[in-house]
Amino acid sequence: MSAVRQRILIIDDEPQIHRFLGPALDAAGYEPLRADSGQEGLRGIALWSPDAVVLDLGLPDMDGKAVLEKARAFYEGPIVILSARDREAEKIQALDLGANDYVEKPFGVGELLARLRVALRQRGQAQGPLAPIRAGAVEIDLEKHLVTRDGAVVKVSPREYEVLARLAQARGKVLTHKDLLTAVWGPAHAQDTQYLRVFVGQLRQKLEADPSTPTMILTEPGIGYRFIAD
Amino acid sequence: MSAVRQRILIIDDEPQIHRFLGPALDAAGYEPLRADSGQEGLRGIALWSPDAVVLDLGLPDMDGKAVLEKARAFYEGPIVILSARDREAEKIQALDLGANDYVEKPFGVGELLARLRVALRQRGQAQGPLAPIRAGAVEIDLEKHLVTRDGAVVKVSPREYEVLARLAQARGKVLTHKDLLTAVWGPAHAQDTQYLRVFVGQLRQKLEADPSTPTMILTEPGIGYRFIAD
DNA sequence: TTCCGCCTTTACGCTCCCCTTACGCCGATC
DNA sequence: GATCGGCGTAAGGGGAGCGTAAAGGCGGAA
Repeated sequence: MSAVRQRILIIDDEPQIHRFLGPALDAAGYEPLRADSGQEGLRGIALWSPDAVVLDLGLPDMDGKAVLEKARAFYEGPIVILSARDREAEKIQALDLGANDYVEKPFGVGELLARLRVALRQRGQAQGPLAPIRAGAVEIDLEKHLVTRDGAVVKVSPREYEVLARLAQARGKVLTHKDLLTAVWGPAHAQDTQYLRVFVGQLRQKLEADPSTPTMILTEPGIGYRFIAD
Repeated sequence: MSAVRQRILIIDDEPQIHRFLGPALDAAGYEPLRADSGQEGLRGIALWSPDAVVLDLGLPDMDGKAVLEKARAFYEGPIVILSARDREAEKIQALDLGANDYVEKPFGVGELLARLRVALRQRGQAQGPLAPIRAGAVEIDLEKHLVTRDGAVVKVSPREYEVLARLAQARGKVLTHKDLLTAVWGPAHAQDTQYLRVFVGQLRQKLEADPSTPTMILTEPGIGYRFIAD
């Protein structure tokens, strides 16, 4: 059992679905997150980066397929569609837009949970078990959501952690400004590179031995940033 | 279009399923493989290692769930279950035994194909990192966006990297001045060949053993440049 | 309510990257 | 031998992009 429960975001406008699915997920060992509209759902994905998403296609404020498409622009985790519509074309379209599964309403909770397990299982083995990432005296434990330096816990704000975690997970790969911004702030702020300068600067202040000559978070001018692990 | 079509093994005892699904898969660009019993199916998976498996749970010779379980002992690819039984417990059990999806009969071919695409898509992105390009002591890792020489990282500016990456990807083919200029600087600068002379010169300074007699980035007078990899 | 922490936004100095120009070399052509 | 086009090298000016500091706003906690 992991220390932190896997978080599942439910995007649905019907309160009874939340009342019904929330406790079921909780009982199954997940942490349910809630969004009541498409807009809220997209913000939730960007903000919380949940381990999986359950998305109802029949939302009042925007088309469910549009939500799916926008989400896929910056979210790679599993998305399970929930829908009362059982037209085959609808299913095919949703699946080809990047959904991992499609469950028709009315549905059995047991089946939905099983399908979530499948989606999470695939994601799990694709990424492998997440061990703490080390870089010099700094250690980043993604599972415990904890950053330490010389064994001491370093206080990092939520946004700072998000940026650091993305960089660390990329393992030496350059992440472009756009990659980071859409992942952490959402696609609406894909141009605000100044955010990154500020937050990377703060992380360097807290983590680098000499913040003015960084060895851990490197700048790739004109491109983005790169994290160097041991 | 890939040179070799992805192979899908259908395990089902009903001939009409094969008559029906075989041509559909073929038309969708896959190569259908056939097995008419559980035993035959397991042998088929081991023998052909198909890219995905469609497994009917209602087989005459052995229980479908047993086939699934045995298959998972040595096969990691996607397995989509097909079944006339719609009992929820049945679905949950199959999904937890390692199935990637569960489709009830009667089913639409379109939906089955869409679900196969989902399964294959997930598998596809799990593997396949592209190998670095080597040329003597120089290594270009397009994925990590990194250039090394004798193992040490070489500092290349964004424009320099763009030019180098295009040349390296062409793998020995000549790229004309126009090709490179439009790709890196845009069509507006398709005539500014002087840009290339400067940047190719800088790359040679950084990467060639003897910059005055280049062996990696060669000049094709009047045409363009060529990259020689190992 | 007040206080505090975090995020956002603006301002400013600085580095270094890109573009440009100048010049010398080489081979082909006249 | 003179001329010319294509190429390579060197160097400088301008500017885009980066890092840093700091102030204002917002929401949550005390």
